[in-house]
Amino acid sequence: MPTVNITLPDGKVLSFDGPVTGLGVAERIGARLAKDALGVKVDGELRDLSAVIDRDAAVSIVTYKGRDGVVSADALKLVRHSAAHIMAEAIGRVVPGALLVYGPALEDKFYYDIKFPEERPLREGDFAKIEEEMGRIVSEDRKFTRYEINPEEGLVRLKQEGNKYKVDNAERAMMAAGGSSLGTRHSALSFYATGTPGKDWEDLCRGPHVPSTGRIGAIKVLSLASSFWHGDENSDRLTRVYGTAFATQAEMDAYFALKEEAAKRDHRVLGKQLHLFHIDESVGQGLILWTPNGGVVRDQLQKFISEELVKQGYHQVFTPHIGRLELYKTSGHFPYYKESQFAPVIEREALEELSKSGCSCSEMMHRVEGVSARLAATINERTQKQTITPDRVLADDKLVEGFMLKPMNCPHHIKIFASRAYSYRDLPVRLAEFGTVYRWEQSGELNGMTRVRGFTQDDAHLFCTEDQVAAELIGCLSLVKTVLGTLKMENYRVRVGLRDPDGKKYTGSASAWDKAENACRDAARTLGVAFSEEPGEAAFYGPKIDFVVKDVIGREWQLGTVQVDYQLPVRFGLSYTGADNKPHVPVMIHRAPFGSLERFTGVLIEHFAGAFPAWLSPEQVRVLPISEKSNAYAHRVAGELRARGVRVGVDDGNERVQGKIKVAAEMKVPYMAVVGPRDAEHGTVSVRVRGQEKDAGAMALGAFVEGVAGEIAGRVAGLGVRP
RNA sequence: GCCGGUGUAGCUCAGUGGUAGAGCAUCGCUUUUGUAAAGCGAUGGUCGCAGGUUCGACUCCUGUCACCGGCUCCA
Repeated sequence: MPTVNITLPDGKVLSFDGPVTGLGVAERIGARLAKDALGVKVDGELRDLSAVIDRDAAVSIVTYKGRDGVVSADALKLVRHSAAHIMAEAIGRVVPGALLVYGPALEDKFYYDIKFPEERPLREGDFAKIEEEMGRIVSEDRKFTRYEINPEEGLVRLKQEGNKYKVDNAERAMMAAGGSSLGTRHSALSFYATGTPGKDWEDLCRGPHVPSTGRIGAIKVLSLASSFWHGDENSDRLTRVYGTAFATQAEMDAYFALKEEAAKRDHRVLGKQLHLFHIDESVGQGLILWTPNGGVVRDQLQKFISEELVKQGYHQVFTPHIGRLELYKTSGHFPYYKESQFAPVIEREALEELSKSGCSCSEMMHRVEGVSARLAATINERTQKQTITPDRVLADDKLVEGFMLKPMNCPHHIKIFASRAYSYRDLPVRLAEFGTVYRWEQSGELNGMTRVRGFTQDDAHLFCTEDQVAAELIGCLSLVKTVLGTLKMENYRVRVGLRDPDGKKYTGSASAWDKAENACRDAARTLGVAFSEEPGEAAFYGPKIDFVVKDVIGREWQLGTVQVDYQLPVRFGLSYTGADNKPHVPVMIHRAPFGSLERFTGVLIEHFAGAFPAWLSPEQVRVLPISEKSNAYAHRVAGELRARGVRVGVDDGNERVQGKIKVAAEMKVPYMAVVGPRDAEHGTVSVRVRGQEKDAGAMALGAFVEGVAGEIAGRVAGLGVRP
């Protein structure tokens, strides 16, 4: 029998006289490890502890916590996938006739997609019963037992069970096995019994699993959702049951504590508490009303960004919220993106005429989407192909004119560029606008400020020569660096979207693409943060750079983007005069590095948990008189602060100072200035700094005013004013 | 859009077919206060909206609107 040499993570080699199981390896290392082991990793592949290793391999034993005390992601995967089986069995007992589909482990939970009988859907009211059943299965500590049967037999068996989903799973597994180098392992179908095959509950499953159900210390059903088979909305609708599991109850408690922590930072909750914004049914879903406090935050952000743009040579422009349909037919936004746009606004006269002539809805849409022969010819000539197909061309008297709520700012900015002649000496031209756009997001996708239907982008369009692209990209990224640095959101990464090597959909020459892609890479490097290259992620009109920030509790948020565009300048026939006195097509760069003010503010609220730095705070100082007797002095203090541009409030109500402090703390006001007769006499204020338990002490009013004003002017991230 | 949940006072939430409630906020009175809520009183609701069942509906049914969680990290 050939010797099997097992290399452990520390480099030590154990020799066995023949095939050995993962458990066997663990036992050789130590009894304690064998007891704690949940699974095994063989040459990097996660397997059952009972898996037989019959060749030399690098092996590590998977336990819940490694020596460093960190919970192993592999262990959680084993635990959660096993938990999915336990949940499925429990559900099967509670709701007979439910067909299992697919149940993987996720990052912090697991789910099982299940087809429930029409007459017996699963409800949240069933959770308690399911959890009771799961508890029973865990306490029975049944072994997860793997066995394999040949595909033909397996398929027959699955078909007998009448579960087309599992049959499909098996067929897919066989297909995958056919193309896999690991063919031997997949040439059979594997089943797992939660206990004894033939007697206990079984499921077609690739595995791996923990050794037995008792190894799952905590398991819970979380929620219900709907999903589609294979994620295809035209396919069967399934019910997705989410749950989570941990090896210990303490870990699960910690998980829910963290969830609660995140919930407290929820910008929708804080937005209400701190009166930052309001969404009103009668205005419309996904439409943000910025209330005065939120208005301050937005205004400060805009001012900050605007100042930086001036430094970078941008020009501020302003454009209306709507534009003629023809504009968007020229740009290609309509009707191409019509599903994600608000419906066009049709001119009244055209509408009346249509209704008089008895025009049907579909006919009307056709006439709204139609393009005049003149425009079609122009665009086809400019793009040198049949961009506008003949079926969209209509006689002028058939065309229905109208306007669109703008889904993008670029067409308006392009028209500003085109409104005068430029020479190469004038380039680059940088047009910036906090431009409000409207998009028809699906109602289920809407979410507070982070996913809305009307939003204001920190938008700009740069028109430059091909040679200037690289420098302009670097400029865009340096702005991001400055802004995120000032906000102390320095944990972010960028994604560089490149063209697919063999894609044909792209416009622009290959050499221009190479140049632009290299420029994107070079620009990303100048940031000094992690960046990834993602082939195939470019837009069809040019490469792009996306920004993703990580907030203080580790969640990632996709913000804005910088995109190089060869397409629109062509469609709009833009040109500048080159040194050769000939017309040249400029390259356009679209950039909205913070995405939208709505999303960015939402992310900021969560990042700071509502406790903004002083310069962003709606109320920067609140003056708290000890009693009515000190009200006059309190207002004098406030007056001096206000004169230096500080946003200050006075709580001169008939409450005790303890109460005033509590309320100001809840509103997360950065500084409180408590004033009583003593302060009035000495010209001081007693300072309280947000986040600190105690009174920081008294300081001269003048010094306090200057300290706060200076901190605000410097956009300092922390609260540094102290006596 | 789809599945499940939720919708009651400005906010947070009780209320399982028989006269709509609490705390906070607001307003008034008392207190004149030195560092995370002093006391008393008052105001405030078409119970999301529209139908239906019933002697009677916040409660049960149907529809509708909105919000929340989710809608593959591929056996």
